[in-house]
Amino acid sequence: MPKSKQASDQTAQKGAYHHGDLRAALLQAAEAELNDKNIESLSLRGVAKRAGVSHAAPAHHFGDKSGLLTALAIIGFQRLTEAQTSRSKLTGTEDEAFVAKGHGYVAFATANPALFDLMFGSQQPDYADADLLHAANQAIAPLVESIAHRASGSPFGGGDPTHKLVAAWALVHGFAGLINHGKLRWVDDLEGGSEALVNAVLTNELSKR
Amino acid sequence: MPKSKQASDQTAQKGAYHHGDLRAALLQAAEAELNDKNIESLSLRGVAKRAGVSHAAPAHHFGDKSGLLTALAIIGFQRLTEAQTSRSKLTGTEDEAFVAKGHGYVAFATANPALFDLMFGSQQPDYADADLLHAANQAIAPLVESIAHRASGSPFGGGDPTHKLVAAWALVHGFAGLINHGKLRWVDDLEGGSEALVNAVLTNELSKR
DNA sequence: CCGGCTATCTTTGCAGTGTCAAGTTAAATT
DNA sequence: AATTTAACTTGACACTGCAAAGATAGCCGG
Repeated sequence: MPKSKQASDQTAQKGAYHHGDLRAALLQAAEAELNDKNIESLSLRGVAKRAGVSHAAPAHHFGDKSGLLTALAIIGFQRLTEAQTSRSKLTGTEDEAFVAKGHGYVAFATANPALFDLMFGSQQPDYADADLLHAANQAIAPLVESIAHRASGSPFGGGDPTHKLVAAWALVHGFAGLINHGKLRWVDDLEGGSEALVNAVLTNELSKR
Repeated sequence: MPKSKQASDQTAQKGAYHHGDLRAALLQAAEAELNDKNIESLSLRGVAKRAGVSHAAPAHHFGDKSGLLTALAIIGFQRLTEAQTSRSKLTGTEDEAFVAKGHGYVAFATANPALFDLMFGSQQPDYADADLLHAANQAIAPLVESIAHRASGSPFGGGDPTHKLVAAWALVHGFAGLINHGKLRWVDDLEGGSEALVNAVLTNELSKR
């Protein structure tokens, strides 16, 4: 019983031979599998089974497991970029935009813990891949831009921009990682507290009270 | 050719039957294997081979792979604790001790990247294990203590101690993670810069210039 | 000192994994 | 319509973690 093949052009996807668009379907299945399980127990054969194809089908589109995870990580970085910029656009001042990007970063990470782990905690994707490097670089561009635009007196403004960037990045990144790996379970009202915390840190109000 | 069995009491280790102290030897082999490879490609059979025993030998001491990694993670957390306290003891003021703990945290993480990943980025250890939970809690005790002792006007002093703790922890943790996973390779003089960066952030000087 | 006892370790077997090689199907091309 | 070629399947191999059963050797009560 062959699959219907109506899907060749529904979203202008590239390959649409036997399956419809197996490449996209595999990526979707991989992400679903990632959410059900986690990075460490995700199997290529499980992804293939979920997509309804044979265990060797992914090889043709991605080469090997690393190839699939590289492609998935690229998508993840694109979404991380989007998560920051979309939030910052809703704001008014530069300060608000900066903080909004931080919130966007944390929100993406906690909403997609397994994908975030793949992007930042796994050595399985191929980080020599040019597309992946580009996507990863783009994902910190929003923070870079905000820091470049900050006035020299404001928090995270002035001084060495690299230092400021790394400090802000490390903060939201570490915060997200600690949450995702259960190290902050003892914190009361983590959801609400995280909002306040990121605000406080990125506006540098920790020492002001 | 049986192994010599002189080792039964050299460090008051527990089991010393056929091997000498296989439990400790396996943990040592596991850490070595972890440094050669990484968390994701570490195999129980490889650890056993490295220790010179059959592939099923670890099961008797640790139950399964998760058990071995749990034991190894406990050791890691103990060393992380030590890395912070030993550094802070060399300092004078409370402020210096606080910053020294932060440096100790980052130094441990970057000196033992694979072990650090096991402790904070893997779901293979059993975090329901009471000993592991205890060891993990101890590892943040140094920061907790410093924050509790800080004067209300100084950086990371006053206000909600939980917020301060999480902020400081997230910062050093995120910084270490970004370094270990190669996200800061573009930063010039990362070694020297990290010293200055952690200093700047933990003393809250980011907005002062 | 010796026969059982038990903890320690080995051997064997099984299901699952990633990857390669060869085969099969069906769309595209001429 | 025949041929080429991309897309997928099947089968095999080495490796993995794990369970069960067997072998080894230190211990202990007679």
